[in-house]
Amino acid sequence: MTPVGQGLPRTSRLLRPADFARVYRRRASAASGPLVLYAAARLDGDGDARVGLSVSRRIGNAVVRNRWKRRLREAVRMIRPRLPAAVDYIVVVRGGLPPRGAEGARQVEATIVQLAERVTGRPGFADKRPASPSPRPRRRGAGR
RNA sequence: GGAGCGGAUCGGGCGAUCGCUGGCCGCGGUGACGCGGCGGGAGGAAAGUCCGGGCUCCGCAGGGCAGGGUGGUGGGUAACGCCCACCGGCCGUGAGGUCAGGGAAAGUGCAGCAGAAAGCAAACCGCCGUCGGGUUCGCCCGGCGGUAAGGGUGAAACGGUGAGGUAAGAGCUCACCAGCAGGCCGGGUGACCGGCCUGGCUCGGCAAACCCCACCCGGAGCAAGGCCAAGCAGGAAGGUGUCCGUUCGGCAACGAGCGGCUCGGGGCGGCCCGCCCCGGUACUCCUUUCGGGUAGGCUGCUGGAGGCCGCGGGCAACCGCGGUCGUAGAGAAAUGGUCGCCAGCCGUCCGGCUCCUCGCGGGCCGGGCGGAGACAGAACCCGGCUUACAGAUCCGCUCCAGCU
RNA sequence: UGGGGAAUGGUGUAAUGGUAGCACGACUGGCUCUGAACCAGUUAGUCUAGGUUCGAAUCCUAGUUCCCCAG
Repeated sequence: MTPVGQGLPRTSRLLRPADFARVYRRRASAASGPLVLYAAARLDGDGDARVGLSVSRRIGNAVVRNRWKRRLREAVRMIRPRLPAAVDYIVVVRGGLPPRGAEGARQVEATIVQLAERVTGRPGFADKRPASPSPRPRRRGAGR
């Protein structure tokens, strides 16, 4: 039967562009198969793990993209207590169709947990600064 | 029984459990919010964004030109490029299907190659006449003229058959047929149909080529638009009458109001007309260009040309009246995950029945095993069109064969 | 979500409705002791499906793919 997990309220998810930009700028990622996982420590330093999803239009039509997001939300709902806390994650889909059935669901869950442990276990991950402080792109025009 | 045509409907069902979302009620909390309960939560195409409308803003939405669209007729509709009925052409034995289906005797233009000639007609071969020369007396060569019956080319060559006629021929003449133009009569709201008479004998194709004619169209789009919060330096550069009349205030300089003329800037989708706004000298208002900031929240946001049933009108599309139902509102974007049972589909195997053109053929029923479960996800809302789609059901009709 | 644009050999690009060219590339041969350069030849295309037309890359309709813009 279904293992009892917990809910996935919106407060435990990354929804705003600013949050996404912060995690991407940390440039800490790991990849396996169709998934890429980005991670960055939360600014307040405590609280649960939060997760954002990114499924681009290149993956497929709206039905395929929705299938991926539902599969990923369900996986995150099940495994969120097992993820390192006080960290924001982003799961990016690289391509392909989502694995189907209970077998596929367990596969996705295992992949996410494994990637999260790999990223957060690296030395120096706890630093708040971006790993390689690349200069922000200049917006100003060439001259006045 | 076989082959086929047209139309309509559905597009899995039930249950358990864990979640997401917004509505109502209750409790807690200053509040953001949290907890509990109840009842909701994707489609026939939600898709493509090809048309048409509603709605919102562009201060108002006027005329002409330009531009775009539509194109048999009559209806339906809020409107349409949609739908219905009818007319005409083409296809099919038929049920039916299909057509951007106005104008080529308003004008301009196009037709490669082939062919003598591609649109005012025209003579390459051929046929005929005549003149001159030659001759093996069959005829041959050359000049001039007549001729569209025959040849071959092409998508297309100025009507078809027969008779008369002629040197040879030809609508040159005649009869019938096809086609064109004009007139009259009858039917139909009309497209058009039927008939009669006359004419000249023929006057081609392409307008999804320019164009002409008739009708229609202002532009953008819910990221429209409105409100709040936060933030950015009350940013930089440029722009235009020192007009006239009059009233009031003032000693005056001058200031304010009204009217007129003209000028400048800007706006009304492009241009013109026309209209409107601002400007009378200004660091402050207006306006143009450049630059800077924001990426948060609320609203618009779901009840509408709405669905179903009945009655009436209409061939129909559709319309009217009455009753009844309550039916998604997310916001990086919910409507899902797992499991069980049933129904249906495909493949294969087994058993039974049945039809024969007897072939491990087709159909029906039952069972075992395995597999698949389509196309596709609301984003302001409707009416259409187009495209995609596993499978299932129903209705009407046609042709062929057999039996009664 | 809304709006706009494009598609021609492997690549970049031409073509008043009348045989689809050009350059680079690839392949083959020649020249050379070998290679490059050079010379000759070959390969291969109008995004797809219908329609208009005697004839369509071009005109019309529907679809596919890609690109750009917008609070």
